[in-house]
Amino acid sequence: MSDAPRYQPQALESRWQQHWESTAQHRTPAKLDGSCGDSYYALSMFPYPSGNLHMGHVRNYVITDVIARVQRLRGKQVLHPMGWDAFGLPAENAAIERGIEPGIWTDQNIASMREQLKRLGLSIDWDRELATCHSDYYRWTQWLFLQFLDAGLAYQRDASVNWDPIDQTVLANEQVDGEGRSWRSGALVEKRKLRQWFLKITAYADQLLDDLPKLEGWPERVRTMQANWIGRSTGAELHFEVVDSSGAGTGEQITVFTTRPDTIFGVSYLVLAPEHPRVAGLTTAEQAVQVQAFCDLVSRQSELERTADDKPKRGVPIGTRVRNPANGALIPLWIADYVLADYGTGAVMGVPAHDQRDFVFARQYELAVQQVIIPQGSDEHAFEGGAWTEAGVLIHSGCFDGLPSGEAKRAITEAAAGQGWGNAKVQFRLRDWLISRQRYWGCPIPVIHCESCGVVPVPAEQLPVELPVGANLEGKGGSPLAQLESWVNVDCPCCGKAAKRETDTMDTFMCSSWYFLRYSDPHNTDLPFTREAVDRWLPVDQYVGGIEHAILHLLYARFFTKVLRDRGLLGFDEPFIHLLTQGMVQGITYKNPHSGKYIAPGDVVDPSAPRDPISGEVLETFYEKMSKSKYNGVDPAQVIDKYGADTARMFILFKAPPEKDLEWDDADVEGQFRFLQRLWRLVDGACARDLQLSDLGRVGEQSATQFANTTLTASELELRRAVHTAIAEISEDLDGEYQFNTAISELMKLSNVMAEHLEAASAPVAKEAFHTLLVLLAPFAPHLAEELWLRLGANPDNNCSIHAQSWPQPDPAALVRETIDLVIQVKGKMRGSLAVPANADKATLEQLALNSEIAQKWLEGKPPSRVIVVPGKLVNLVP
RNA sequence: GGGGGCAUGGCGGAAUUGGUAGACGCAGCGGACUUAAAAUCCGCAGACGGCAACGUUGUGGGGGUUCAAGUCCCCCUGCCCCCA
Repeated sequence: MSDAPRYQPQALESRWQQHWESTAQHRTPAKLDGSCGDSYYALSMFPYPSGNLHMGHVRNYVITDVIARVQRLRGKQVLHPMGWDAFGLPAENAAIERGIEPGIWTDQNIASMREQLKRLGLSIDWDRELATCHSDYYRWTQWLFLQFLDAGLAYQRDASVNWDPIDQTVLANEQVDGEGRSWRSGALVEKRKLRQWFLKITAYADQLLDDLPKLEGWPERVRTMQANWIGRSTGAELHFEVVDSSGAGTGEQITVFTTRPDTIFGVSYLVLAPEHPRVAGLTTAEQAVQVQAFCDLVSRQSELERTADDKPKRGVPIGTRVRNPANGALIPLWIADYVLADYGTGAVMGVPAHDQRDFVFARQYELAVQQVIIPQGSDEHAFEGGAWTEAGVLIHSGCFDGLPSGEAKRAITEAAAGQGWGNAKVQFRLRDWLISRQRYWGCPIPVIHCESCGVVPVPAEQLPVELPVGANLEGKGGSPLAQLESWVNVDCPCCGKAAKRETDTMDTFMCSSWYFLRYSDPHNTDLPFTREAVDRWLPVDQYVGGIEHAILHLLYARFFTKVLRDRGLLGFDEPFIHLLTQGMVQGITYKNPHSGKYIAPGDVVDPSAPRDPISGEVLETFYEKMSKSKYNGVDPAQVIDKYGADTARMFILFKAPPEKDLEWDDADVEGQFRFLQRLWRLVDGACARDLQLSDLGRVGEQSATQFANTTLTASELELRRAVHTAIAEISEDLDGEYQFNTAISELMKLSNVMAEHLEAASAPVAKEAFHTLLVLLAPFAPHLAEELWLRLGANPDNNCSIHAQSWPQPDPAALVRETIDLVIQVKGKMRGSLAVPANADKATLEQLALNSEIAQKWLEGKPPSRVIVVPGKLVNLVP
């Protein structure tokens, strides 16, 4: 064995990481010399600093890093930042459970995760790091909140919260278990009304929906999910007059929203949500007890239980009747669990013949079913299968009879508007964004409540409203901030009288709705960012993160962007041009199907026939998202310790396409490590030949002329073809749709051809091959590429780093073949192939094919009835 | 129930967007090197039949369009996601 150094990634990687850091290699370029087209913003969704880096993070950041590195090699000035989504419950829980100050706990976690991240060799500009819990960041979150307030887009109203009656505190939804009990006290959680802050996202619902088609760089399904979430439906509001027991109008009205005004003549009852404010007033004395009991019952149900299709619908009549404005019929007023108070008007009209839920409800309570729409071209619809919910033609609808339902919607809405009993209405499923949280570890809402001045914004120059230290974080007795009198009591900025601070903090989605803007100007102490800085770097060219943020985070970030655009703070409509949603990282999971217990892979003796180590029962084996409780997690640090970051990066990118789930497999990791070792040995061989890269110019620009007048051997031609094929294929794999897995397989192919042909190659051809291989490898395995680059004689100073090279261009001349394999098909089946000149024309190919032995054999001497020639590919002979 | 997606060897996954199915890798088998093992290198490998040349068959199932279908159309089955 030679005494050449072995591939030892650990020492090599930390050496290069230090070198890159000391030479500030990943610093964002300060000024653009050229046009804005030269800048590129690559962004990962920032993590919550839990303290532990998991494989899902690794996959996310490695993908973004490769994209950033490729763009740098392509000559772009790249912004690739990182930060921390640092407010949130876990820090507060740590305080409750272990008495650690949330800020200290969070900063410790950030420090440890930052170190773990750095071991991955990510080309992040750490100078732009931010944490949402630091006051130099949340100061601007507060400033932006005041922008919303000023724009009339922030307001307060009553809304229900989860209240723990034992601990006397508000709970977040995730602190309430499936049975509606507090995670800590175990008490049954109650709904309680509190005055809370909302952002008026519904004011932008149309824009958020209408701009979705512009987002061509987003996965279709994310756009669909957002569209469904916004849920625009066009219909009408219709007013029904309340009548007294004698049937006389009381002047009072109930307004319903419906997408089917064409079915107004089929309304046989009206339903209010149990929470509808008029329920109490309209309930008759006889029904009062029953109605109250029903409301109590419903208040304990979740929304899902109430609205799921397969759950029974329940309701009670409240005794009062209303008049159908279209035909004057008197119909009963009900309350039912399937109607929600905060959608539409909280009241719907019951049309059993043409709505499935109404149909089920009517059958159950023996309410009238009046058909008013019939299928086109038929007479009556039989109601055995349920309601007829499709379009059709109107019957029993007075002067509207015979109209198709589409036209009838318009006509009836117009009639309603003309006669004062309704109007056209666009309704959204999207509701305003409740941003108030009655918690400590969040961004304080910067307003002051004054008895004489009302809600007073904290003046901008007094920001930030800092979180006080020393709050009571025992998780009891209400909001921690509200209990701190010294913090709560302030002078009103307006009148100077005694006033009180708002004690709610913001939903953490507020903090993450603008962090990507702050990275463009992270140290600004006068503004959240300058218009110049955001417009230079944004919108984000490529955003990478998990599909779990497909709706809320991405919708809120889009909402912020549009509001800030309207405030003149930035100059674009959408924050993220391209979005890549990466799949989960799954670990091998063993489960005992009888006991339901998960078994750690370490306890499974024979993975090919896994058995329970105690009972000996045969185990189920499958891949599932890594989690502690399933013992199927793989710690990134351990993988890096064993194989190095480059192997981990290569494995993650090669194992599956980025948007698909990835099954972690130790054997495959080993395989990647072997590939990198092969590359190392390949360079060893070149070092033995004393190949020096230092005098080789840029591949592509010079190689074409360099090799044009030289006679190359067949082996050299093949090697050059492999080199330039790899350039072409990998360039394509990294363009638009990111196919890292096939890009890496092309690297493997190239290295296989190199291993075969390098020995016989002249120095210039060999150098070109190495130069190309290493530059193409650099984004994926940055440490190894840099090391091999150095070993092959590149100057080690900063400008000569492999990461400062240019992405190679394929040389078309190198791709040219003299002969190609022409496939001969007979009646569409491949019957053989023929070596033919690559430039042969159609007629020649046809002749060559007809004369071939293959044709003789399969056509048995008869001339084909038809011949299809695809030049460069095949000839199909049809007998 | 509505909308969307997916289905390819033992496994992960490739396939100019209609043109040689199974690239690349993992696992497997055979060989070389070694006292031996590991590592490494070379070779084989969808299934079926055959000593072999070769043939048949084959991309969840069924039908269709086409000279040619993993790819396009229709129906069915199974799994996943979102919305109800």
